Amino acid sequence: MSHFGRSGPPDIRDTFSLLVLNISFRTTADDLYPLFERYGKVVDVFIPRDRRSGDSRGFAFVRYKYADEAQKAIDRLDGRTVDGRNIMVQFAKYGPNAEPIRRGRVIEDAEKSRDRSRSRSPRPRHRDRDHRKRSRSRSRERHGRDRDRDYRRRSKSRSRSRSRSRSLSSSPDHKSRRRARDDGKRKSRSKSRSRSKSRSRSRSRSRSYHSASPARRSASPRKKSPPPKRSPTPEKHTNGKDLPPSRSVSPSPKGAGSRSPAGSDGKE
DNA sequence: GTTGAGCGTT
Repeated sequence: MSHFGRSGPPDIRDTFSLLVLNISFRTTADDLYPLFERYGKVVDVFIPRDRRSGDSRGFAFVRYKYADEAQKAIDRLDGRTVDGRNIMVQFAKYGPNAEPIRRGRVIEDAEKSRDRSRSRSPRPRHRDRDHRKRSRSRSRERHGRDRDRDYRRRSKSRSRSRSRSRSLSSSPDHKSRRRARDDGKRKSRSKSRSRSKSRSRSRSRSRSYHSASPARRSASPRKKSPPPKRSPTPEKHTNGKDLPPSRSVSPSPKGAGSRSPAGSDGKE
C-alpha cells in the first residue's frame, strides 16, 4: 500500500492531517514523504487510489505530529511545483472515518461528541468552494446507488423536457421535420465524403517512441498491430421520426461510444 | 500514453 508497511492509520489521536491536492498521478507516498518530512515529523502519508485500476486520484493525505510543523509545511509546500504539478497543501476537513477535523487536528471521541453537541454541522458556512466544473472525464468510481438515482433523475428530466418541447412546437415541427429529411439526404453524401477523408487521415500512423525509461522492454517491438481502419458502420439517421439532423444542433455527434478503461497496468 | 475537481485505507 501507500503506507510505511503498516496496515491502516497508525494513530490518529493527535495527528494533523494535511490534504495535498493537484499532485501528479504518478506521484506516490514515497515521493511525498521526504518532501513533507523535511518540515516536521510525518506520521503517515496516504494516497487514495482507485479500486478499479489502482491509480492515484491526484491527491494525498499527510499526517503531521504537530500543528506548527504542519502549518510550516503548508506554508512551504503549498503552491510549490512537485513532479511538474502545482500542488496545493491545506488542512484536511474530514478524518479517515468521516469525522470532522478542528484546526487540522483529528477530534477525539470525547471532544468530538462535545463539539458536535454545539454545532452539528461541520461545514454549513460555505459550500461554494470552486464549482467551476464538477464533471470529471473518467474517474472516481461512482457508487451504484447514487449512479442509479442520478440516472433515474436525468431520464425523468429528459422525458419531461421532450414532452414540453412537443407541446410548444407542434406546427413548426412538421416543417422542420420535412426539411430535416432533405438535409438528411444531403448530409448522407457529405458524411460519405467525410468518412473518406477520415480514412485517409487515419493512414498516417508513424510515431517514434523515445525510451525515457532506464529499463527497456525486451519484448518484440512489433508484436501485434491494431487495425487502424475504423469500423465501416454508416450511421443512418432516422429522420422519419424525430431528432432532426440539423447542422445547427448536434445532440451527440461524437463521443457517444462506450468507454473502455483498460487500465490494467499491473504496476507495483 | 490519457484524465484534474476534490477529502482517506488494513
